[in-house]
Amino acid sequence: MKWDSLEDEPCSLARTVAVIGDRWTLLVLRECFLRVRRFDDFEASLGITRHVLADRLKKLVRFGVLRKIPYQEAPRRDEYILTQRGLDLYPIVMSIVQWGNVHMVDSRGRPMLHEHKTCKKMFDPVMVCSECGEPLTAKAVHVHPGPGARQSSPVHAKAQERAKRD
Amino acid sequence: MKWDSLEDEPCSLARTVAVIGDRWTLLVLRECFLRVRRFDDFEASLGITRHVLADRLKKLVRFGVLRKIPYQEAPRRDEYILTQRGLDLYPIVMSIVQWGNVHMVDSRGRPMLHEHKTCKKMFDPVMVCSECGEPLTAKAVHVHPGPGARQSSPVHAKAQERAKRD
DNA sequence: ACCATAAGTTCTAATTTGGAACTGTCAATA
DNA sequence: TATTGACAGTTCCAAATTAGAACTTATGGT
Repeated sequence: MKWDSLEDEPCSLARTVAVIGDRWTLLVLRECFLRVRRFDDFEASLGITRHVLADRLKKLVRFGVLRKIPYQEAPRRDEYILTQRGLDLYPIVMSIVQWGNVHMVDSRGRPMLHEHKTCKKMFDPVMVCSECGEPLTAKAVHVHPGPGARQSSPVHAKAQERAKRD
Repeated sequence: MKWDSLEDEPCSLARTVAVIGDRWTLLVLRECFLRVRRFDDFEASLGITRHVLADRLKKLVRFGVLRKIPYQEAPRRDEYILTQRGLDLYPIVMSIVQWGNVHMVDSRGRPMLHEHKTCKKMFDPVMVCSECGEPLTAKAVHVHPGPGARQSSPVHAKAQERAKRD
């Protein structure tokens, strides 16, 4: 599989992975949500090579996740700002952080705490069902092909059988 | 930055990214949640090379996300099954799917629909605050250093200033 | 004896990344 | 005037990773 074809796959996960699914991109996005905006600042806080950073920023702009906004002319300098499309990645970032908080902390505890301005409390992110509000678990969810699906492979037919048995 | 040092960073996102932060790993996990379990089935449904697949499965086992369970002896054959640690990745997978559903669908619509067995309705995953239950947005969240933090860099001090201004 | 199944491993070539130096434009300093 | 520094990249080569295909090992079936 070629990586450019990933965004054309009939799978919402694959298409999103085509945009954000590599290590440096996720770390760049972390910095964006921490309000880092400039090329050299990304480099300094991440230790990413300039080569790869330029590539990742270009890709995020191309996918509409970031927008370049000039903050001075002569010489022209731009900041990279999250678009709404980019801000919508927040649940992904937070669910990654949450898993790390639960499964990857060392004895010193969490590196970072989150306060909800709305209710003024320290919180954890929780993923719930839009219909009933209950927290979601993998076992409580059934998948169905949607209108944009193509017919399932033999492998998935086999897996489907397993799903029925369980 | 070396990739092995990523899991030692004082950042829950970086530590999680060390486990799941590459394209093939995320696609392998998608298959796991679709109940694919065997080496050749992963290969067939993903088109991943056997070399990389073996590497990624080994890594996921090492991090406790998957467990090898024998399904026959002589010759011994194992299936890869999600552990609880792995099942806990579900919010990450679903938030990635959800972003794709919103921002990457084509005219044919969603490739896949999700039904909540608990309430029997088709749903979208929503990330909410554990304390007040409101949906989370990036702008409504304030970050604080936690007990496992190290002091912030000049870059982040600058970003912190911006956060106050906004 | 020959073929098939399953889960890898090994090999070489192509691609991507790391690390460092270089470029272009402007402002401030010596 | 010449030099230095800031900023946002680009360019270059070596090192690491991935793609693609063939090979291995153990066993059962015809």
